[in-house]
Amino acid sequence: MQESSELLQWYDRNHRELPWRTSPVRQKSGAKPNAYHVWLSEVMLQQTTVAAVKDYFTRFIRRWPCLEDLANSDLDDVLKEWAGLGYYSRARNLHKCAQHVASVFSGEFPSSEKELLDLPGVGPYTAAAITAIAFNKHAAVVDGNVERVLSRLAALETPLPTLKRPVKDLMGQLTPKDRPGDFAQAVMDLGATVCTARNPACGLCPWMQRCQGRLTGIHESLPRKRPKKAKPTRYGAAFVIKQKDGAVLLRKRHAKGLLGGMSEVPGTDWRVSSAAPSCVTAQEWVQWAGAGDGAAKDEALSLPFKGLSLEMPETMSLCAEPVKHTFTHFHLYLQVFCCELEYGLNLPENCWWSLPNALAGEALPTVFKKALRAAQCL
DNA sequence: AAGCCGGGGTC
DNA sequence: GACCCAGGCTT
Repeated sequence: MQESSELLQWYDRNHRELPWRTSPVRQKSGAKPNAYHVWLSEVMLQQTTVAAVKDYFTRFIRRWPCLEDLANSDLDDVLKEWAGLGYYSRARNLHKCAQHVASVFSGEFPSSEKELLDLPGVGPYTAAAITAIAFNKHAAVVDGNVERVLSRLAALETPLPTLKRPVKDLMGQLTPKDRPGDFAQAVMDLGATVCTARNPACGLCPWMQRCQGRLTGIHESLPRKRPKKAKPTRYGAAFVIKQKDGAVLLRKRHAKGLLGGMSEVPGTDWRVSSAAPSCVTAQEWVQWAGAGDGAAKDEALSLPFKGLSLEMPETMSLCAEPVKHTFTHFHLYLQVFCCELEYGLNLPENCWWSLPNALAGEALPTVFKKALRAAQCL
């Protein structure tokens, strides 16, 4: 196939050295990709850019050099290393997958797309990527970059998500038997650096001459997609409770759902509202947030400190501006309060004191790091 | 098929 | 500051 060799030549000329890649040159002299590295990088790269992943990948490999090391690790340590990377269910599935491969497959990843698809956290994209990149077997690798590049190349005007099927078919036809892994990475690199969503650098594209989208002038509007829903705004309060030694009270979140299994500072629920509530004191925030759903009303006053023998301290005071943070499907305004507390509080199982030098290493999602910065603890 | 899951980049 | 990006799991 003419077009695949054109792109592979471009890839060889523009190859990016990345910590998880085995370059075409090294493969030619017999080096085999490391399936553990390929799998880890592909999971990290789900919905995440190369720039954001690089340092996380290096730290993971340094700490857990092989799959068995990761399988034998504590989930809490994995969540700490993952903190800040987002989509935390990936970290939980990563740990589960490592244990599964270690026990069921003796630590060796299966090399068929079908078996890979059964692993936790491995979907159609990742299964195909591991098959092609780690094992050099034919597979149609389709991620967002591939959807964009191929929908433009063939001027496919079918909107997402229906577009997925024709793109998968086309990718299967274009992928060469010879270097399926390099070809998949070439298309994805092209999408990330040349055939970008906005202002594509068509002049640098090895496929410019045969790009049907560009020929007809519709390339920048591809791929077509459904209009997206507006995000609601939620409001809530977070409470930074400190001791004299600077230790901050942290709590472990529920294992599933939003920021599942991660750590947090205690706080109210985050309640949807069309306008900011006119709350001033911490007590007012607790009442307002607790009034959100009728069932929890009775518990409203104790909600932020559930399980703790603690009333809302008189000294709980506002710190600076509210923290703003945007999640996948809502905006959040988080009012941060702080206070200092005497020693001797009885803590339940899911709470602990984190000293200043330990705080940065906790499994804290970005929103709570912002809150701790607002309270000048980080 | 549609909703649930972060964080970073661009303009 | 508004908007864009987009893989796996769950329902």
